[in-house]
Amino acid sequence: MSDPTSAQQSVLESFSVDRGSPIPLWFQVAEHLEHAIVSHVLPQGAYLDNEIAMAERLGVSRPTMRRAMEQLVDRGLVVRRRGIGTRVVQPKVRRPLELTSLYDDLSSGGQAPTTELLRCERVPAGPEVAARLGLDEGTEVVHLERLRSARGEPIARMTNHLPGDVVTFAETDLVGAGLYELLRRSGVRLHSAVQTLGARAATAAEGRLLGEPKGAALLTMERETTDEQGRVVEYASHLYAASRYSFEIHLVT
Amino acid sequence: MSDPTSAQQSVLESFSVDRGSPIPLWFQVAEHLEHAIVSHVLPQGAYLDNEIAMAERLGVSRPTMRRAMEQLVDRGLVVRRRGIGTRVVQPKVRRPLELTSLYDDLSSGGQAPTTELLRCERVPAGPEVAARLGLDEGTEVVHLERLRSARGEPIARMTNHLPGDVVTFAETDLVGAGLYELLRRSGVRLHSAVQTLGARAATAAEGRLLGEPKGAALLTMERETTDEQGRVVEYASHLYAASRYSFEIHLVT
DNA sequence: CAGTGGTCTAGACCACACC
DNA sequence: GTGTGGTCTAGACCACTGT
Repeated sequence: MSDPTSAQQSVLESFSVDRGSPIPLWFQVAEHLEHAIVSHVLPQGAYLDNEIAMAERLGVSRPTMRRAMEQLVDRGLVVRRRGIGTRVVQPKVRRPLELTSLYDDLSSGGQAPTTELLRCERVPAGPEVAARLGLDEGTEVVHLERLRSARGEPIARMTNHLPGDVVTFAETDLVGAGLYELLRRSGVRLHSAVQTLGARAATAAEGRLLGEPKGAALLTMERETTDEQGRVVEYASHLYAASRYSFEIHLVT
Repeated sequence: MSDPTSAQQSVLESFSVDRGSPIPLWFQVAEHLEHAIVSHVLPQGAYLDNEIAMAERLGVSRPTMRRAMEQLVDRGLVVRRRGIGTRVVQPKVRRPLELTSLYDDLSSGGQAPTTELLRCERVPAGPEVAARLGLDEGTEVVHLERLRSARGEPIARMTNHLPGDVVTFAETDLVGAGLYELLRRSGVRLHSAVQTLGARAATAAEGRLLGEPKGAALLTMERETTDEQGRVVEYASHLYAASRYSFEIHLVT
């Protein structure tokens, strides 16, 4: 039962779609196959049956089966080649570095980060902020500064500017949830973002705040976030203690 | 002729698909609409006709038209909402998140990069490199070190390790092209990568090489690149002069 | 050659948003 | 209601791969 062929048959035969569910059939199929792949029931390099056979076995049409396969291709879980077939590509698991990312801290340590609100006020936009947000100078904006910590140690100083009229949430909410979650709740539909990652030395004040010596290397991140109407709804300028934080980025193709 | 409705009509009526071409119909349609959007013929916020009408006007079936629209959604150029319609979202930036090399970034930015090969030799893998590449310790690997400059100033020291058997190109090629381009030419089909971005202070030697004082903030990037067979084909550990280089990352939704 | 994925068609029904 | 996009079907032909 450990060879790819029989493993695949059991994967498909012990499953059937739920036509009463509001979840699309193609999504049900894709999710089931994804579970089979990430749980190694379908091993690295295994060939799947052709899509017509799979569609028949699951009782769906070929286009529906194709839609599911396209989902797996997009997620990077299979590779398809015309005339050859469909092959499983096991996603790589990341070996931890000396520097662990905040994501790792959260998932392995299970410790929620804490946020301290340093500043939250409505001010007229200066030239830099106005240009970033695409507003006229002097327009009212919300200026946030927060200090984020994990395991009792400071990780990042986060500075955000938002147009005054998009912020409808209570300011105290910021301690308990992420900014993006609050924007979504306010009805803002996020569309895209541009982030710039750099590095520079810490000033004395920044060092004190982040628990680093003056001149220590800091990671910097600037971000402009745009909503579906094409309006810039956030300009962020963050500072990370590089000795305790790094960014992990996953790319496909 | 400058209101959205008539602009769209002229966009569609002055175009017809080429059924003799090997290029898929849905791709021809998507490309045509994309050009109309990025050239602002279809302005920000304009509503497109419904997909049935557009399909008729172009003489394709609705599924084919849908495939084209899905492409535009994936590229972030339109937003669709059931019961409402399809709306144009002018992209703020045009570069999708992709697997690029520093060489490609710089040359597309018009800053003719130069590369100096500091080191290129076949050596047995040490413990760290062997673990990263998923090889046994002592397996032969290629060890590269290059110094990349733009406009006559050093930008990055790039250190790469590759399994000895994937490197089929001439070592001198590395001066004229990016490593990824050479891998592709060698028949390696890249699949995905994990990158970790951090920062640290420069040692004296690193500072001399990159034209920075000792202790200056440097950007670090480590990357493991995987091919379609799931093999790690590259482990990179790069060092960037943060005063002259930063990473730009584009995210959609 | 036979088998694979890639493309395309012409219908159909549904869920949702607005009037 | 009416109109929109979202899903699904049952076929068809083609291009590519390996034998």
